[in-house]
Amino acid sequence: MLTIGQLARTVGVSTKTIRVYHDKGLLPEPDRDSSGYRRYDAQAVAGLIKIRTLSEAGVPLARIRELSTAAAPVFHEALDEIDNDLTARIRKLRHTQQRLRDLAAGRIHILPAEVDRHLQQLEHLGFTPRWAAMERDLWVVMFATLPDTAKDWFQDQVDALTDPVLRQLYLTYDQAHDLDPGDPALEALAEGIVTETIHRYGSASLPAEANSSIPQLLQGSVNDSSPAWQRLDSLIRHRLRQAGTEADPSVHS
Amino acid sequence: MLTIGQLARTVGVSTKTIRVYHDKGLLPEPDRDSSGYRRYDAQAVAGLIKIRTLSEAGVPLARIRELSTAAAPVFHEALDEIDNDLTARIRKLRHTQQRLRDLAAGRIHILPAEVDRHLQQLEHLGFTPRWAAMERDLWVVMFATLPDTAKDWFQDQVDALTDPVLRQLYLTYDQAHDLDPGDPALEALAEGIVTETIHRYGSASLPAEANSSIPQLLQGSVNDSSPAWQRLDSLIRHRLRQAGTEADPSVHS
DNA sequence: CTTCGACCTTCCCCCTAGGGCAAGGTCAAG
DNA sequence: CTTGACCTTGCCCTAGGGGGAAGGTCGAAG
Repeated sequence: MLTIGQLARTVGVSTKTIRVYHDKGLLPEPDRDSSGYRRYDAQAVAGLIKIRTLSEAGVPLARIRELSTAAAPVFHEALDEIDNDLTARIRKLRHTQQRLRDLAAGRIHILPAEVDRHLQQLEHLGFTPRWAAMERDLWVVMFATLPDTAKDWFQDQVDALTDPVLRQLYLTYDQAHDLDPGDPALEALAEGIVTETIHRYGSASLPAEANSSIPQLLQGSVNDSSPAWQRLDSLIRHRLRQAGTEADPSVHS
Repeated sequence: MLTIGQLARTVGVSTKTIRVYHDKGLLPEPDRDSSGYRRYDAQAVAGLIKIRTLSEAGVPLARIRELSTAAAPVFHEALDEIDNDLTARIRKLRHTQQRLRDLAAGRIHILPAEVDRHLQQLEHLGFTPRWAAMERDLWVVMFATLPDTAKDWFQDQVDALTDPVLRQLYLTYDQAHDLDPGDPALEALAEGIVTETIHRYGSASLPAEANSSIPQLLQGSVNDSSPAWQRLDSLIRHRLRQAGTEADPSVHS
């Protein structure tokens, strides 16, 4: 009858694979001939093809062993399940393929679509690409850490940019990146930002940015890119603290 | 910024996976905070999503690392290749699904289609299911070991069954399965078979079945199922040997 | 101030489905 | 009689993580 190699060739697997199936109890060990070689009959061919078909469908070998001793109705129920699973896997692969093409075209969306649109708008409004990139990183981290809060803040930010005065302040902030840290224009800008901030959010409830730790870390990395921005941040914090203690003497440190 | 768990949740992987990507040099190790925790920035989110997209497309991690340092044209060429690979995998999965359904419906073809058709014909011609099953096993092993020879023999077998005399002999052979091994009908049958065999194949060139080892083994397992068949086989061999030595005295044993 | 649950760190072993190789026995052909 | 193609068992190796141990850290609540 068939040697292991002949069986392997007719079914299209390696001899190793067949031995593994023996070890795991999927395919019964056949009788040996006088020199200890395994000898297979037609049943083995049919059995191996069945095992292979299931295995190629992604069924774990342990499961195939279970199924090999299962009654017909159980077996057919399992086949249905495997079929559905296969359909799901095909759909997922197609989805992955679409994602891959998005990646190739640079169309992968880390951020909600409206945030991406907003970031594109920024350059139209006169902001530098550097500013847009910085905002992008900022929103990525925001949406990653506090998705709900991020959504609110984002809406507020979009809203703020519709105000010409605020928009001009942001634009000036952007431009200040390359100024000398000692430039007096920074003090005027800080003054303007503090005034508008208090006007917009009230003096008692300082914007959450000043309290939560995430934005502070973000601000830190933003500052790292420019000494002028670092000084600007420091000036703004100083003035906001002053405004805070004037309005509410209970606030210390 | 982001801890490993936050990064993992936003991208949809496990923290373990991220550490593996660090170990394999896919994603650079980020800076640590004061307590030794990894802290990730927005770049890391984008990088991880890219890695994940490729990984889900089935690209090995080692390949992803190569690609991460590849120039844009090389990278896009690779993406094309991966896309094609994905298309091929989807096609293969669909094929596997079809095979699975064939398995569920008992429609798996171990043998060439015309052999299966022939086996179905057998029952129409009056052969028992047991005979058909035996023939099936026989052809499975034949086609597995010597595909070309098997094809010729099979054509010869189909041809033989169109002869009413031969067909009747085979039918009688089938029916003899449950006879007593001492039944005189067996001797008559053996006589008829030998006569027809010599008539068909000539006495000098005995059918190859008598020489090659595979068919002998098959005949052995066929005999195991019935003492009457075993005796019949023995009678036929004896008479063929006689006929052989009469026609050609050089043939011994 | 402690304590609790949810994080984080490194280290090490486990899994699947086999591949590869070694060291040795067997077989058929020239 | 050798040669090349088989076969045998046994052991280690792989990718892509999962699970858990042993220990450090964090924020909030009592």
